[in-house]
Amino acid sequence: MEQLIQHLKHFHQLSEALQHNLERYFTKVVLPKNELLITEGSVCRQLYFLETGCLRGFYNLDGKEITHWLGFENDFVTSFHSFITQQPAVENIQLMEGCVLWAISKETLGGLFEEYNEVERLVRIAYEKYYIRLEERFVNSQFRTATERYEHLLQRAPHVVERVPLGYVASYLGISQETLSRIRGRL
Amino acid sequence: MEQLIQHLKHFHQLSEALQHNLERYFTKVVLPKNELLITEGSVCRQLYFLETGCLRGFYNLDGKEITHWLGFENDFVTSFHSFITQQPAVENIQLMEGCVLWAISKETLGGLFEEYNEVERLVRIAYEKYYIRLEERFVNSQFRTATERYEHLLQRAPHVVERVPLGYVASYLGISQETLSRIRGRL
DNA sequence: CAGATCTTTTGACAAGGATCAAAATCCGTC
DNA sequence: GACGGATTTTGATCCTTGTCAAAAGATCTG
Repeated sequence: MEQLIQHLKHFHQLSEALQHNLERYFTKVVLPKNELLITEGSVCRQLYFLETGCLRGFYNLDGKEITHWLGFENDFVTSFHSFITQQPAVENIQLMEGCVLWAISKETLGGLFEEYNEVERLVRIAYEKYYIRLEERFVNSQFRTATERYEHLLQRAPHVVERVPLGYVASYLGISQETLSRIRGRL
Repeated sequence: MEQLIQHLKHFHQLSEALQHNLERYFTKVVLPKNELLITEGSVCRQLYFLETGCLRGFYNLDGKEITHWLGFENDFVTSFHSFITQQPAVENIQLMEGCVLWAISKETLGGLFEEYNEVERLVRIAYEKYYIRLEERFVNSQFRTATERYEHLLQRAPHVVERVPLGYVASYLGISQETLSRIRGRL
């Protein structure tokens, strides 16, 4: 919980009141490796904060699993599309390690928006940062070669390669596992 | 101005007060075709609403212009990275037609956040929608073939192909102009 | 430690798309 | 209507990456 509070403060300061009440709103969730946090077809009603562990988002395309997202400590986790629109998720989120998460429901979060307008601001700022991050990833994915993307990942987030199976990393980078293996061999 | 108000109402209702004062905060900008709204290296201090016309965002990569974004009526326009962080933009935004825009500065917008907390909410909701949209585009770009991406564009936004030169559309889809021309010939 | 299973590497081949070059169209302007 | 420039198409070739298949390494479990 302390870790979540510290992380939220990176976005915006928290009032004393909110800080002290925060544990009422979040629920601790501990799950083992391989568990599915979110499954395709179900509506995602919770937003999670990942305290420890790592996980991946994937969906099925023509019978293949596409890993489109990887999450680590201090990431917010949800199927954003489903959480925001309350339509069924098109993706699954699976734990790659045992994880400790803190969950808050959409309703509770909505209540916080009403009660503390610093939360509205905090979330707005969080979206700004997440948006920029996604934009950068998009540009890299579309306009860089496979080798460049892997080198960029190594440079920006070397822990990913150490903690995530090669096949998932390859899919995340939008290349086949074999190609990634060959790129690694060459470097 | 009426169009901007209507568009904002799609995200969240506006108080009477805000609605009536809105023109004080936005400045009308009319620019001719080919003009650069934002240039690489300069800090972007304005957010624009595009009332009529269309434009493109592009940046230089190894001497080539990469068009990574296209904007049309009712889009918000800025270099988000630069506007949010107030660092120099890495991209240019150029008008593909004569345009009517409404500009608001970062400072003025910040003032609105303080004065009307419905604005904070509205912007938060706008980010949610923009985030989902970008996510979808990202997934399509990384995991679909060139032909699929073009068909998807034709289906979702046929006006793009009619108003935007082929070379820009190709770049936007992440393929070469020649390949796009061949795809069109085949369909 | 052996067997089973999962993950990574290697090899051969095919396909999609890029690049370079040239021809064909389209368009605005004098 | 003719010229010049921009835009789009077509052709030939090459390169990167995907796919399929198999081997080699890891890892887990009893």
